[in-house]
Amino acid sequence: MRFSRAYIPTTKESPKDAQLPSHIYLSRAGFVAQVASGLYNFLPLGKRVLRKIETIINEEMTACGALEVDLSFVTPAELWEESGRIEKFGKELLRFRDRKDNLFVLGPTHEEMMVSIVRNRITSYKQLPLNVYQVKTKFRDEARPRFGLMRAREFVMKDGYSFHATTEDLDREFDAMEAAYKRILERLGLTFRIVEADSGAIGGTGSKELMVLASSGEDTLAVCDTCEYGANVEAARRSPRVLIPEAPEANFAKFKTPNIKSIEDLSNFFHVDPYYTLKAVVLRAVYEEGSEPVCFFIRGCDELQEVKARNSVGAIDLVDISEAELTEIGLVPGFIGALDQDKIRFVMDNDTRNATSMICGANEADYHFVGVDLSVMGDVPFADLVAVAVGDGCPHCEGKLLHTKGIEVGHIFKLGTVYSAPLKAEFLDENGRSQPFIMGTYGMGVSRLVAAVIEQHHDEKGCIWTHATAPYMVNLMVSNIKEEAHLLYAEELYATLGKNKIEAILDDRKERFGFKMSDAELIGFPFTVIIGKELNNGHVQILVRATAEMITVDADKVMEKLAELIG
RNA sequence: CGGGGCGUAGCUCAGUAUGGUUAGAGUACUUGCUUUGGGAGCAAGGGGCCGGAGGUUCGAGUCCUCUCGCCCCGACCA
Repeated sequence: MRFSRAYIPTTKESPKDAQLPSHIYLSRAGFVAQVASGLYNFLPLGKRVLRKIETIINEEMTACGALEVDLSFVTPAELWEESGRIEKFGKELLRFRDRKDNLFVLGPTHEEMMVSIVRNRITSYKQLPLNVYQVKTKFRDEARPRFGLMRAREFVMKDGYSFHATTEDLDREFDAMEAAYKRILERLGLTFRIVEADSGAIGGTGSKELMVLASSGEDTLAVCDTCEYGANVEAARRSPRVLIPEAPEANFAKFKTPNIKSIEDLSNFFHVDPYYTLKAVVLRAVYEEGSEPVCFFIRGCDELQEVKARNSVGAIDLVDISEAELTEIGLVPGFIGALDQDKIRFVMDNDTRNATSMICGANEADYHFVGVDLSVMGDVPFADLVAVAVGDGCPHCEGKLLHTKGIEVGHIFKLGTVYSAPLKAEFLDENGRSQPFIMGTYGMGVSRLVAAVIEQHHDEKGCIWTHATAPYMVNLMVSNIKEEAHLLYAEELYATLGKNKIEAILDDRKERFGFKMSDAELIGFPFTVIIGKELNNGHVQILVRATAEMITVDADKVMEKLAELIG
């Protein structure tokens, strides 16, 4: 490509709306342009990057035996009514009617459509397993699109679906997909973690997220400093505590604790570690129909993890509750305890099971119990309710957990029969019995990956593309095109690169050195060959974008050097 | 969906509190000359329904009402 004939509208100023590096640099360097809220046009450079990522995904999927398909973007609303998701998705589904007044939606994901293409066509266990996928535009009418390509309404996603006769076979495919996704991200040159995730309302037996590590990530991850363990904080686990503070010595007793309400006050009052106090967090659990207050009991040293708490009671949402409401149901704020608790539904954290030497509220103003042995509680509901904290032990090894930020670029699920059962997508098993397909689903955000690469790889000058994602590997920058010998040299090198299948762009624009250099750095080509005054001494220079290293090379050894650098 | 902010040249923004010449700057663009290793200099140009619709007024970018769009914080995000 000749830069003079390309369409790469770079700008010195950032669009005023851009906040994130990826948004700023992808806009400034002419990869994308915003159309409306959450809608972006991909310009020539952006399209090249998108295609490179797609190609890698296609190669890895093909290697796994997955089959590419292309489903209609516009989908009949009936399918969504059948699966029951038309209500669940709510306003995120963009709906419209055709000229015959039939209702359609723009596909936000394609479980229903994928099931529909297999349903009644795959009818025997002998035809299974099957893994089909597509790389396609999706549309979700998000309440609040933001962060440029990171959270757009229209975006490109690879979505794959597998169909199995047995859960064992699903497990095998799930592992194969995890491995394939790992290879894709490795090839793209990204630093990432595969983490355990909350499978949320969709249920299923397993769900993992692929997180590209970047400080601007929207998700918080707990990762082990020693092993591979990582989990979204919504689902993170920790090993049992090893350093247990010394237990206070006290026999069971009711103790006057005037106006001592917070864990901090309580801990100071009795001079005990908060580990031995019982924290009560009351929230209103909201269900499909109705709501109720629920109390979550955890150790005073821990924090409640809302997603875990929500899952423990099967609620859609947890909302704050006022002290007045607590009083109304007969609770005493600041002195709520678990013993003889009959005013409210409650759940105990796993870590309080059989806990001894505890201090907890006496359900009476200005009184706490000390020396409580929670094993007397008997048969009460327990669940994992707490947020793992920095420094907690890894559940798999001796390491410590750290927090880091990640961008979710992929999510793989074991769906089971969540869609196949309601959609009546069934096959006959070996015994001639009709069974719903056992399904897995595997998503990867392709356009989000474009942004993720830049979030992880940029500096104050602009983009730094990895080798696999760069729109062009090499930029041949002619410092002054009026120097005919220089231009001629560049043309020859450009032709040689073409013969060697190295993608190059020839910056033959009638611009000054500084202007072209700034563009090269902003766009972020991995290598820029500077053809200028050094050529008079028989040299050119190669700027390595990632390291800012400037390498001087003999003019006739450039190909060898580039080949070595590209690797 | 709650709260806040912003819409003026392709882009980034002044100008709006207190209404009053022909609506400005920087940048980008066109032409010419000079310059040519870090976003050049000089000169001359083109470019605006001041988001839209109503209204108040002799007069509205500026005041009032309505509306549309965009951004930020939060809720939401299989």
